[in-house]
Amino acid sequence: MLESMRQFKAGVFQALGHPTRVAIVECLSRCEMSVSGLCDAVGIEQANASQHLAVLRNKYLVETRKEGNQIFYRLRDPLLGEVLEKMREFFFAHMNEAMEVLREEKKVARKRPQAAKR
Amino acid sequence: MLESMRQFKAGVFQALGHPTRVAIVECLSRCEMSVSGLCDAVGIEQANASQHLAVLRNKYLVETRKEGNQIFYRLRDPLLGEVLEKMREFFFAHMNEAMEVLREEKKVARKRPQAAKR
DNA sequence: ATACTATATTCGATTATTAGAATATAACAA
DNA sequence: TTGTTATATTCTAATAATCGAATATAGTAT
Repeated sequence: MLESMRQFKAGVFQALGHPTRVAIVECLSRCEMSVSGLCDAVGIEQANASQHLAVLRNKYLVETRKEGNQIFYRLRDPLLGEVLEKMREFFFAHMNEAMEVLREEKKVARKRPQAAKR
Repeated sequence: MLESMRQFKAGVFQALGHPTRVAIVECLSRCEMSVSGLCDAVGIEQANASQHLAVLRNKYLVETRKEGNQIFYRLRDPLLGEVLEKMREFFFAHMNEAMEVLREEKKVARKRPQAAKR
């Protein structure tokens, strides 16, 4: 049971563990949006959006509503927005290290130029 | 800047996105612990613990203190415990889907028997 | 019926993460 | 010194996640 709970939590965190999905969840925490709306807002391709949305759907983090031939997404539970909000607090509390982390990651990325496209 | 923040958040979520690391963070949210203490508590090998701790260290989620030849880990900021706490609320609010997610994942795992060792 | 638009899925190549084994380092004890 | 304990790092093989391209599906319009 404890182990199941950890698996569940880890699954949710992992679903949130990608910048594109963070962006999507942040958009949706403001209001519901169609897939094409999300593509525009986040600046990604349709197929890619669909894949990321599938990840969020599989963890039941988002719900959908069909209207005509569009599909509107929304957060399943505002609690998820609150988790993001906590993370924002955390970010500001640790601004300096946060920047350090990002600088480190860029430095590593430079050392592997074949991975630079990401 | 917005993008940096998302990368930072995603990085933190990703660091939390593994059941072993969730277990470690939960232990540490109660009290500081040595590596061997964590190994016992979580039930993992030393080398594996060290790797997971390195992930948490790289995101500045934990701090260390040396005492003799032991190293004690603690959470960098109780805010992190609060993030986990929000996730616990989320878990209980969605118990049913949570169970569904886990059942689904087990089902998928059964279909790929070569991955059964995990 | 065909055509068009919105979204989802599948496939292939690449990259990242993982566990475990072996090795390295550092503190301490005899 | 040698040995022992605690922790970290490196390496390898396996697994998983990612992107982009191509394809599929479903709704709507003509």
